Amino acid sequence: MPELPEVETTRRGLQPHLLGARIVDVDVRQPQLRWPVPADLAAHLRGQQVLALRRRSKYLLIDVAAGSALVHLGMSGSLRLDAVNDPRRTHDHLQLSLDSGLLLRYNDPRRFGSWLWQPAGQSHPLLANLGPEPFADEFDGARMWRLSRGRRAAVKVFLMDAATVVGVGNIYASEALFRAGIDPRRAAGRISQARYCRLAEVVREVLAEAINQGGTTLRDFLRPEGVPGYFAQSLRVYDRHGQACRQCGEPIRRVVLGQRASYYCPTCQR
DNA sequence: CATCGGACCTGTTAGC
DNA sequence: TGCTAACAGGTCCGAT
Repeated sequence: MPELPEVETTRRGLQPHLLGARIVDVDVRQPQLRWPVPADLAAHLRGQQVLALRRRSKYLLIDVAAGSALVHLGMSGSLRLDAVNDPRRTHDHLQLSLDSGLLLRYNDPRRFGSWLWQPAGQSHPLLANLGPEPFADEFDGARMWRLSRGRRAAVKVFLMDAATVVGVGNIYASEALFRAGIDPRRAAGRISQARYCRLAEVVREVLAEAINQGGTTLRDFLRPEGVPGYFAQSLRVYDRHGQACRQCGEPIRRVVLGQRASYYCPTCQR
């Protein structure tokens, strides 16, 4: 479900409620997530004050003095703020009770997400080899061009590789390639530096617009306050198989690349 | 190295 | 209407 805009939207929604709050209790009801929830996670968090809520790639980091809870939402995860008396729902696997009386609940039907512990001053192995953030200076067309030389994989697969840039998942990869006018099937190594510069630009553009709209709600993404994101109405190709291209009217096509559905306009993208 | 397929799960939808 | 298969916003890991 969540790509960078949805995770960032979640972070922004939670921040005012979490910052400075004390975690009075931690309840792990289902520790079997993508990786088992560490047995000592609750002990690390209980009684601690939240010092910051950060995002790196699609991970949320809940900082306390001794380290951070690393939260990944996987495909179907979400975080929700509840009042103490709100009943638990199906697939609520973990909750933090805050001294404000609010509950931070983690819900994840498919359990592809994770809650891990990262001691202060250390970088968790899962974060160690990530590429640059899309809004960092380090991410630009020259970097993509350099990294892609000799690569025969489809440019969409290359764009979704976290070593290229983090945060660009299946929706925004299709959307960015449409905006850049690049055919997603094209070999990454056969694209010019100029086109990669344009691609870097539109990656930032589409992510920024999506964040401003509160993310994309296709089926079930809800912000922590319980409201959907509105970027779905701005999607130009994703999930629009057979529908007219908003730019030229040609039917949008669907093709599978790297085992993921990909959408593109055969005339606008070359 | 780069690339590919499988794995982890449950829920919803498309198609017969 | 009902059953089944395909598919879903992620991404790691091992085999080739």
